[in-house]
Amino acid sequence: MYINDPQQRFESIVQKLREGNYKLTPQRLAVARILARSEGHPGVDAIHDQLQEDFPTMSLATVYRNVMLIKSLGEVLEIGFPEGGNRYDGNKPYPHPHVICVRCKKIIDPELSSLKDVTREVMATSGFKILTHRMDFFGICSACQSEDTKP
Amino acid sequence: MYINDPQQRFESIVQKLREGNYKLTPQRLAVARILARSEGHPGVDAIHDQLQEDFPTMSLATVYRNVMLIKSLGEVLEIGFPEGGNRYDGNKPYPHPHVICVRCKKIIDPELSSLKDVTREVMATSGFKILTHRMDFFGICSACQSEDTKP
DNA sequence: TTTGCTGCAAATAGTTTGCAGAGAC
DNA sequence: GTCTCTGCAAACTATTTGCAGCAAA
Repeated sequence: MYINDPQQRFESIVQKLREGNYKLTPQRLAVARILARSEGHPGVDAIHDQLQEDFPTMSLATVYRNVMLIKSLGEVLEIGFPEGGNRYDGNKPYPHPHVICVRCKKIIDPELSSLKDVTREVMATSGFKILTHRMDFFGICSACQSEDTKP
Repeated sequence: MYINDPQQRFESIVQKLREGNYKLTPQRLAVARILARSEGHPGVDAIHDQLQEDFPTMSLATVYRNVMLIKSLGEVLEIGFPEGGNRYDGNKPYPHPHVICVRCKKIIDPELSSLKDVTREVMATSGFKILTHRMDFFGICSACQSEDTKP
């Protein structure tokens, strides 16, 4: 559940952009800032919504382009769903487990001490060179569970 | 890596269809038969292709509708990818880990003895009522690795 | 000044839906 | 005979792309 320092993450993204000779436009920096925090693991729509106040004319295409760019720099983790509507985590841009509420769509990052063992076992038994993984648990969060008990 | 008996799986799907008072059309049964085997964890396209010989006029829409129907009966597991193009497993329709080659798209089902511990730990620490999960490892299979060493 | 970026609108890909006729039961 | 299912084509949704003007360096 540890959260990385958003300011630090933001600077790390900016540095990667500089290294790649990408221009630091206000829109790009704004997307980077939101990804660095990644509050609630936002999707493209959510990012676009958050930017409407500061950049009323900003287009969805620009959000897509910048999220993809920053993803290509390895600075954001994409969380995909079969139903579509990917969500992103630029605060912890490395593979890690998620617990997702299917009711309210909340996503939390649990700390799992037993995780290392699984990864190690996959490496050892599959013969694959493992590059990345995803480990997502779907269920009902405690808040939504208590909703159910109300009339 | 255990594989369930396709014939048995097929009958199980048919029974669920009967229980739901769904009609047993030839197209529906053909989709069920392919899902029961689920050789290579096929996507909708692959299923449609396999059916072209026996049902040349069969539409993609019908494949989608029947896969979704059988999924709603809990008889097929959907494996989703951010890039789109979900794939299905009606042979082992319960959550289980996958190891996926990003090069040749092959999917294998490893046996992981350490898996139970993780699930248990998530249940215990998150406060969620866990309904399902996915655990997919992405990498390069041994065959594709040896491709790389050739000139 | 140069080159890459943005906004807009159109294109694309995967999936879903409305409808009329066909077919399971 | 009834009611669901199928095939077709159109609709939809999320995402990507072409292009002309704009702006970072």
